[in-house]
Amino acid sequence: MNYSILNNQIIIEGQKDFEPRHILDCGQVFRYLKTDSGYKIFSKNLFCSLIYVNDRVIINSINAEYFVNYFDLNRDYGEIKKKLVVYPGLSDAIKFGNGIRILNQDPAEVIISFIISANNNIPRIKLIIERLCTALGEDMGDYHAFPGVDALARAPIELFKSVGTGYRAGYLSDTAKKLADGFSLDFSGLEYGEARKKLMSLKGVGGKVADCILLFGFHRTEAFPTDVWIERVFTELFGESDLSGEKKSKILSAKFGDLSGYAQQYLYYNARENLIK
DNA sequence: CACCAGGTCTCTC
DNA sequence: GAGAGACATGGT
Repeated sequence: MNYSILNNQIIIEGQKDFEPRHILDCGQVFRYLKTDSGYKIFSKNLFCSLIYVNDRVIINSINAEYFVNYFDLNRDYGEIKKKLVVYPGLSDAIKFGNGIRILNQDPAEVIISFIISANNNIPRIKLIIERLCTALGEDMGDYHAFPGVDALARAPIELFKSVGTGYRAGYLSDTAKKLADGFSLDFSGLEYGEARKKLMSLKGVGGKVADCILLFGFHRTEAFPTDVWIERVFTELFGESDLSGEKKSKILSAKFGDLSGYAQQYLYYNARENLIK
């Protein structure tokens, strides 16, 4: 990725591997707002504003280094796309979602957010997370930070219910307490399957949510999050539909190896935006 | 009033 | 292990 930094301002040249709209709308992140000239994007206790200037994208924040990593700018997505384009169905999906990147988000924020995402729809997920930040996150002036695990752990279950999490309130409270109590998120020495199993010991974290956490919070690209949309794509690609989601996930992860997460984002985004029903 | 939403949990066999 | 139901909430 061709970028430069000047006074905490990240300047990105050319958008063929960096398309903010696709990066943000492809389902990996919930805390962002469209503005007149671009976006405001919130992560942990920070935010950045992103604007288009001619054929450049300019990202302003108080911590450029954080957002260079957040936007995964030091990775060559041209190479990734070259490897993926040979698979059936990927060519169209890449064409449609060109410029997607896998963000490097805060692990705890991803865990809480994707527990909320289960059996829920995207607008409502965004709303609930926003209310959770307002209720428990540090007041940063004109926005609220994502709540730390300690604040989440101290909050009563009623608080989670009051922001609209419904029956997930207990899962969130329980998981927050485990995280605050030192549940290790250092998966660096663990194989994908082991890390996945550990995450699934958290309440509200099944196979699909664990894969989202590994992919979006730890950049473990062996993960192939398999939701209803990917299941539909699976049927289109393989003509097979009576396998369990867990089985399909395993097949896809094996097929794409450490390109799974990238393939999944292109396929998911394309399916959700273009597949009818 | 049903049905659905980036599924998971629990209880069965 | 695999298969049914339940599950809060809000929109269509």
